[in-house]
Amino acid sequence: MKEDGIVVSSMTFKVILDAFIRSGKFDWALEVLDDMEQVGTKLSPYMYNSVLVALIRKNQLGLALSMFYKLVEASGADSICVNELLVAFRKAGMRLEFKRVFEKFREKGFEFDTRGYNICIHAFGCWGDLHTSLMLYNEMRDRGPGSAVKPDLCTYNSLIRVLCAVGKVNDALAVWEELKESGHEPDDFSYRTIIQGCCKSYRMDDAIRNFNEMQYNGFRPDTVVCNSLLDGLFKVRKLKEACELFEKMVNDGVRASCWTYNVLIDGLFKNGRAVAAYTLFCDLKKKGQYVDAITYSIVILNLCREDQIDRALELVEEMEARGFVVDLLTITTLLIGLYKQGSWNSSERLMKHVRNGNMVLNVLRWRAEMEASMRGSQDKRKDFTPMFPSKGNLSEIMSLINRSPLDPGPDREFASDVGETKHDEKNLWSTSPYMDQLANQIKCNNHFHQTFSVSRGQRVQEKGVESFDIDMVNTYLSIFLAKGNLSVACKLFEKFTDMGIDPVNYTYNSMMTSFVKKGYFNEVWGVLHMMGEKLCPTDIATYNIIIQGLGKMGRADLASAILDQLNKQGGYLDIVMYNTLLNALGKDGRLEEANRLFEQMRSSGINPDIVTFNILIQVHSKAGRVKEAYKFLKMMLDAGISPNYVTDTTLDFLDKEIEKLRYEKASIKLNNIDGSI
DNA sequence: TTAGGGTTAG
Repeated sequence: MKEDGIVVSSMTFKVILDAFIRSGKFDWALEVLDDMEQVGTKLSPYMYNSVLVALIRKNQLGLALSMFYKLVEASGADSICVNELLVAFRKAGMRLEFKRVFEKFREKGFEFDTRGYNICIHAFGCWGDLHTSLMLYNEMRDRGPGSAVKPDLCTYNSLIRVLCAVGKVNDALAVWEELKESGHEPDDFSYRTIIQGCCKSYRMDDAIRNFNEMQYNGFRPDTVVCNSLLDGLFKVRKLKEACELFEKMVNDGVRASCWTYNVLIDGLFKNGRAVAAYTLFCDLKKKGQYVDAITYSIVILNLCREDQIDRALELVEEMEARGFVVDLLTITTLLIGLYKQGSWNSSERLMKHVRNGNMVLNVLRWRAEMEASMRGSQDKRKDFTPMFPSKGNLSEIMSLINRSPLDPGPDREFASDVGETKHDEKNLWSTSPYMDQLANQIKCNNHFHQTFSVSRGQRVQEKGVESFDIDMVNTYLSIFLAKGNLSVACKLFEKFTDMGIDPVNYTYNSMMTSFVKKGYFNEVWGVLHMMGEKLCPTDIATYNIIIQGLGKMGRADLASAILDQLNKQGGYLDIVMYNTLLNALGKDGRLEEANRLFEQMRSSGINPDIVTFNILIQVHSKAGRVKEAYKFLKMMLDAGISPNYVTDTTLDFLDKEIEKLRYEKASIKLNNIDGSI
């Protein structure tokens, strides 16, 4: 064009650019931009930003990113384009790119608008980064009352969400209450956020209260909110309430989805209603809808747990015949089930059943390579040294599993060293003094790092099975550990950490569980340290493992203290944690404490299940407290929980105890009679 | 924006 001496106006360029982008010819569009650069034609910053937004909308994120950098360097980026770009990266789960854009934008001295702040607070919140979310909230407030940037309903919704995600549900509820008083009208999204937060942390009373309030305020609950509530109710073992909610859903015309039925089926299995769960599954199949690969996976898992491997394998064939993909998770479940059953040729057996042999083949090939590379692995030295050096104290353990300076220690008054924020003139217009207090705490804790994650560690991520990645490591760890083959698991663990593959908390938890089972407490300590160094978040399972370990070491007192600490932060105590600690206390002869914990568990809204009752009946029987054991047996039957095979052994023991007592009683009577004669 | 994996009892 230049050679021809024709001057192309910037308007022409714009028209051509527009046309190319609209028709998806992005390479051509970029060529046009290059040409423009060469001939020295400049678009207005506004035009560049529109091009950028168009690229984002067409999901050309790579191109958009490079163009964004150019714009930023030329000081021409505006808040609309940066917001669009950030939203796109968050939705695509591109955390690294998100952070880069976020940092670049600020580095160059640009300022976010309210929406920009909200997008960032929300995104960092989604990734469990409470620190950054609070930091941004501080910034927003510090702009002062005169600024156009100020926290709005979206800001608070996002903050409540992140508080829930890191297990600070008490704080989230406090902010939520203030918010309602502040003149903000909670919207559909607010209710959804707080209800889901409560459900995820098993605060079902709070969840239901807000669910009712939501309806009272004219918001119609949808399938997703109901699914969350259903799931929560089943997880706290409130079977009756869950069934009632499902009925209500049907009556109110809330559409039940496949997801709903999956929650129902799994919930019925978990609440000791295997027959009902299986019947529902069969009925749904007959109807030909509401069944997907996850449904099959749920039923297969539960069949494996009940040692019904053959039926599980039949279902694998059935699901394939219906066109559902058997995923890595299901295959792992089956392999573990087969190994536990002692079927050493299990992989071959599984091959026969899984039509899509590619995945099983991959798994087998991977294992062969792995095992070949691990020949000559040595046994781990037995190690019964205490898990916590220096006899272990609470602060030492807490510093490892919960390195969160946000939690004031017992000696530190809440936000005391920050001063009272309520009367700070700058904050007069703020709608949540409580939120301000939380946020101010991070100002004096710059190195704060959140390590507790409410979302559980993932075994299977999205990468697939082609490479030596953490998914395969987790899968194989599970299998080796299920076989009780700790030395192979250890070797595998060492090997992949040497290779620089980052474990996830699932991996660490699996390893620690096995170490605790074998009494290798020193190793547990080592793994915990490793987690800390890698800044890998602990989750509820990590806590449960620590409590189990402490119980085995005879330190039920410490275990108890950890639970108190967690309780203070607002809960997220699950039934496994309560059961584990009940068992530890019982075995340690602390029966009164165990009884108190049982009451605490119930008052916190978690119903006891078959495991809870088996533990209580057992520890009381073993302590010769026959009456109490009976009391719990009766309570269990009254709650509609049927005894299982574990209960049977315990009851046999209880019978003998009763016999013993009768004998003693009779002897005493006989002695008395003898004496009186 | 919700569901399945592992962690609890003998």
